[in-house]
Amino acid sequence: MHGFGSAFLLAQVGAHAAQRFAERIAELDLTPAQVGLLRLVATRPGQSQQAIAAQLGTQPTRLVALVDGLEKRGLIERHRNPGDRRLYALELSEDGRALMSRIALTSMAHERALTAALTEGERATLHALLTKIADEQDLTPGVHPGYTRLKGS
Amino acid sequence: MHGFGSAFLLAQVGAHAAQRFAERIAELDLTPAQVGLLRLVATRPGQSQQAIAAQLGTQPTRLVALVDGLEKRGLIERHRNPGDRRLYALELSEDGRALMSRIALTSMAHERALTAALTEGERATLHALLTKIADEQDLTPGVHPGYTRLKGS
DNA sequence: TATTGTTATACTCTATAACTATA
DNA sequence: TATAGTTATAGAGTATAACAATA
Repeated sequence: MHGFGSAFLLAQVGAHAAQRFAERIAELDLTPAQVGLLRLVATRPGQSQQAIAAQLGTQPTRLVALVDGLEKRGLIERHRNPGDRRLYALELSEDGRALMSRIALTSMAHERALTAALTEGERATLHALLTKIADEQDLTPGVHPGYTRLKGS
Repeated sequence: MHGFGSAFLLAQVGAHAAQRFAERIAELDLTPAQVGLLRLVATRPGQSQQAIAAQLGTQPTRLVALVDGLEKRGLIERHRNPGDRRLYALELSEDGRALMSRIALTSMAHERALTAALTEGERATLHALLTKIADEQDLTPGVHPGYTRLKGS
């Protein structure tokens, strides 16, 4: 006798997942926004800050402090684009690449813990159903819609 | 070749669901926080503000402005508890009860739109899997974990 | 003295618009 | 003049602590 639909359950479980993930990566001194940026720079290196802002659906001004923090920690490097000296080309440093491995391990542990109640087959089913929904709802793969509202120094 | 796990998909689809729901109820001039409060008052009328705050996992001070707004619109009523005049007993007004019907319709439309990609059987499967996860993760039925971070005048 | 609800303060986060440097 | 990045300002939202009324 719960009476709550799948939409509410999705929002509830999804917020819980995001919260638990934030707690896990906090142990690496990272915020969700920082991880999102790191992932994007790792996947497509050399992009400008504005290009990245557009892909994340956030505003370019937000990236300044975000990149500043990761650059000071030696995780990201700002390379000037020789062709157009107005643009930066963002890339991961050696330490940044090493950190990505730790983030991957954290993500896998998070994944296992979150779906601990499911069997292997149920996990595959859930993944397939979520993918169907995400596809039909036109969600960009790898981009968290709530990115705008996630803090990150 | 997406490579994103169910945990990320859950967070992504969940945030999308919450966002779309917020847009729908905005047409009723309501915020997610206000709907959460209305639902709780409708389910268990007569509770004090502190009791409600505890159930929502938020702080009592936040409820003041929240209740103020709904009271001024004639949706919620503050009744003084005769036994202990420090406490209020929050209840829905006639208009408040009517509004709950409209919220229910909005929620159902939201539910259908969000799961439009799924068959009837797939919807039942998704609901069962999400319930399993929510139960194992000790999530309180009907309480959105991200309630703390939802605005509401 | 303890508790309910309220108010006040400071703090964080975001968004908008100006500014610089390059083109 | 147009664009990338930066900075500055104001606004919204939250949390903490103090306050008044009642017990």
